[in-house]
Amino acid sequence: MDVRTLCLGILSLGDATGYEIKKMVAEGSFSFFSEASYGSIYPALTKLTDEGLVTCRALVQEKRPDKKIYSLTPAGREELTQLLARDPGPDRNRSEFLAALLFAEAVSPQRVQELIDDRIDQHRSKIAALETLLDEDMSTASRFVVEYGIAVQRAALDYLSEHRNAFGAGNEPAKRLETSRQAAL
Amino acid sequence: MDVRTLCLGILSLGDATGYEIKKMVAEGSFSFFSEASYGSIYPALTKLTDEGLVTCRALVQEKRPDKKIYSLTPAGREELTQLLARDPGPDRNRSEFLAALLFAEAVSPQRVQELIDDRIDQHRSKIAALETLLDEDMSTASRFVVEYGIAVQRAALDYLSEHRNAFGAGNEPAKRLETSRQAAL
DNA sequence: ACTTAATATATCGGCCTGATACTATTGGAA
DNA sequence: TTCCAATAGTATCAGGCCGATATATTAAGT
Repeated sequence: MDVRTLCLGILSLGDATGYEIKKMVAEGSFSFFSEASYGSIYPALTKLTDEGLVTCRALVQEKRPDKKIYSLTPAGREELTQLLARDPGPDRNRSEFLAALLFAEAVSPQRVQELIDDRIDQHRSKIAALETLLDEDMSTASRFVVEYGIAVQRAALDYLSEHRNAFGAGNEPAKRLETSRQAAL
Repeated sequence: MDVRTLCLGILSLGDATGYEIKKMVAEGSFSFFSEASYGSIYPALTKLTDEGLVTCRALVQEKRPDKKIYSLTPAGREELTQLLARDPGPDRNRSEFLAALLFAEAVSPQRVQELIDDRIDQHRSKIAALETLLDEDMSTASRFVVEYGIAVQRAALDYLSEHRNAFGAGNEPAKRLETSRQAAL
């Protein structure tokens, strides 16, 4: 999904600024399955405005930089409907971590062990962040997506926990395990 | 991970052509967590050759187009070790499917149901393909990565199977998003 | 007092995807 | 048997996108 469609979709849920859109894809329910940089969001919003699919109103603020609040137009909503009518492409999972493991012949067993334990911590943090989102009142769709994300993250976490010794590394887990337990709290 | 590093890593497992590298990331053990197009692979191999990190020997074939078989040099292996010494970045999951669900206000419930059921089928296919890979004699690292992929795919499949009726009722109309609520969306 | 984080918009080099071009063989369907 | 799709190969290019960077003010932490 290109950034253009992503912006259209987010604006279909309510008005927002470019900065807010970036925050939503980086930290909100979108963070599990989507990404977009300022370098693509701002040009996309400008182009969508030119095309009449969104409107922009400036909001002057005194103690903060001025905002540009974007709103979806009826034409934009129609365009979004057209775009979503097409079959979604396959999910894409990219992982430098798994790649590093596959090329682990060039990496020491100690380093591999460290990599896995770090990743376990990261999954715990991500799950905790997603569960925090669940506490709040949210739509059916948002809940579905966040719970999906938690389920997938937990599967990865469980697999790593159960196979962290698969690479035959020596066991010096004391320090790293403490770190892991801390993140779980 | 950029395509340059990916090529270096794959070549560290054995000599290969650009075409073979593409096949590995599209269908092999790499297919779960990595992707690369010809448009990035061929230029990367050319550049790596110029840098002395790989060598290239042409193989003339009679009944097939000529091949260019690339091999990692000692300098290339050293470069790969350096690149893998750095902490791997976070995993990135992109899903047009989940995005479409989040923007499902503009989509009929029937269509949502169809989307979910299609996705269930796709996960089943992907799991079957990964399990086929497992039949073959493979390294510890490859087995680890493929089993990881199966575990994650299965978690997604199970979640979708158990929640395929979650989108029964209609959705709420859109308004201006409250700033304090945006993180939840 | 000092420095980091947050708020906010914007640009740019360079990497990467998806489409396309070109050629030749093999296997299966009609 | 004839024809089409898939397989085997290398290669380029427009356009999309990321990551870094610039700019400027305020709040908060040390």
